[in-house]
Order: sequence, then C-alpha cells, then structure tokens
Amino acid sequence: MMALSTKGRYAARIMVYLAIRQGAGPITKYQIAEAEELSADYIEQIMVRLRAAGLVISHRGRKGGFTIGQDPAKITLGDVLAAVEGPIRPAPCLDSYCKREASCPTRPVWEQAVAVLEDLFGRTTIAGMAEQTKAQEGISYSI
Amino acid sequence: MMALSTKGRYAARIMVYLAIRQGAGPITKYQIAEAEELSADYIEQIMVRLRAAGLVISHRGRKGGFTIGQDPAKITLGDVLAAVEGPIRPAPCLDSYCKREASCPTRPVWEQAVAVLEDLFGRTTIAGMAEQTKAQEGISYSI
DNA sequence: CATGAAATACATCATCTTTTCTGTTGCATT
DNA sequence: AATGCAACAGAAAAGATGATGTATTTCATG
Repeated sequence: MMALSTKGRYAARIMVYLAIRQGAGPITKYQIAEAEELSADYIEQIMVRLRAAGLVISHRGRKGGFTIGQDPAKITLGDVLAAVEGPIRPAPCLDSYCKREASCPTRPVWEQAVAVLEDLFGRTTIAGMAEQTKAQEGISYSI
Repeated sequence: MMALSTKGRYAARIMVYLAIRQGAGPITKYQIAEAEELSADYIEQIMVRLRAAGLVISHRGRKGGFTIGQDPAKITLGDVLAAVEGPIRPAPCLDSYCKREASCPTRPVWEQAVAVLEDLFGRTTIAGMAEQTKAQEGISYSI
C-alpha cells in the first residue's frame, strides 16, 4: 500500500543518473534506457514532465539529449515526485470538498501523513542520493 | 500519489464506528453502510480481512453483526491498514529481490518513508480517532 | 423447523497505470 | 542545402487493480 507509480520511481533514478553525469554534455534517452534498463519511449514521457518543471533541460538535434536543469543539491526528491506524480494524497478527500470534513475521524491522520512525507522528501536531495551511488561506484572501480 | 485504497480508508472509518458503539451489541453491515454511506457488499469484503486479523468479531444468524475485537485503545491505525491493505510499500522492490539493491540510490529513502509512516500509524489508535468524533457529536447534540 | 444475517465465491465493470507505436519538428554536422 | 539524429507530441493498446454486484451456502436464534 501507499505505492508510488513507476513514473515517480523511475524519475528519481533518472535524475540521479543525470546528476552524476553533470558536465558530460547531453545524455540521450537511449543511454538512460540502457543503463537503467527502462523503455526509452517511457523515459520520453517522464522527461516531458521533468522538463515542464525545469528539472531537466532538453537539447534537440544531433548531439542532443538531456542535462540536469538545476544544481542537484537544490533539487529535492519532493520536487521530482511532485513534477511527475502530482501532490502527495493518501486520501483523495484531502483536495476535494468533503461534507464529513469537520467531523471526520480519519482526516487528521492523512494530513499528518502528508506532512511527514513532505518533510522527508523535502529534505532528500538528488545530490545526496547521488553521493551514495558515486561512493559505491568508487568502490567497484578500486578493485 | 501515495494513495491508500478505499479498503484502508473505509476500514479505518468502520473501526471508529464500531469503537464508538462498543457495548451496544452486534452492528450489521447494513447499519454501517447507511451511517457511513458505503456499499454493504463492499463492507462485507473489508470485514473478512478485519475478522481474519482479529480486529472485529462476527456474529452469524439473527441478531448477528460485528463487534470490535479488541480494546480500541490498543488497536492502531497501522494494525487496521496492515490487515486490509498489507504492508506499506512505496516501492515494490522493497520486498522482492533487486539486483540493484546494494547500489540503488533510491532504496534508502523508500525505507525511510516506510519507517516514518509506520511510526505515525503505529502511534494513532482507534480510540484516539474516536474521541475526536465523539467530541464533535457532543457539540452538535448540545445545540 | 423457519428466518435473518454473515460467509464465500464468482462475475463484472470501471479506472488507472504502463507500455508501445506512429509521425513530426528542430538542430548540428557535413 | 542535405542528411541524420534526437527530442516532441499524441494516440492507443495492453495490463493491472480497484470497486461493486450477484448468487449460494452456512450458521445462530426464536
């Protein structure tokens, strides 16, 4: 329960991938697809949303591809998830009018769930996530 | 994103409903259905899972219905959600083998999300949720 | 027994997610 | 200018899940 869709999970991995390769020029969706074992067509759809949010920059034509749109230390996981999946909503009643609102025994907990998740995802940066991967790769290279 | 299904949300409301009416004898699914504006057929399916977890007790035959299975102060929202929806899993890779496991940049944050949600839901009791509703009903009666 | 209510199983409908496909547009290289 | 690569756009197929309904069975009570 409380699952993210693949869009959110893939987007997070894609952002870390681009963060690690920052400065190496545009990366194509095909490169990402191969490295992360995802469908290039599906990556395309995710990129549309990341680009609209300014999280990645696209470069058309030959030698084109995608680069990260901002400093990875300033992009949070919350930004990425919001861009591709929309706001955190354990219960849909939280953004539509609900006549039980005033007396609903469950509403406060769902609101608290939103708060703790927004806090966690807001504190988690792409740069922070990338560090760990870089460290891992460093180890494997040193063998 | 990160939505609970109706099973979890309805189950929470049903448990609070039964907690408030504790001691008044078995409540039928039709009574719950009318009060909470849910389908009686769907309540039935939710009850199967709540019963299997010992959270409600069913009484067959005439004068039958459902009663709460334990002290509402000892039943947490986490217990209820686990019974009807299964464990909290932002990403499915958390319980299946994943070859990226060791180097995955996203896995730690999904694990942290599970932790903060389990903490929140584990601290929230049915009795606590019921209090609020009782208080609200008290206010409306006093007019 | 007869009755009312839960238990169980199965069928269906709706919605959302995920994936794939087809074509178009823009840019850099030659 | 011509060519090739890669993003862009939209559609639609495929799959999964959620939600609900129907029918039958089992059981406790009067």
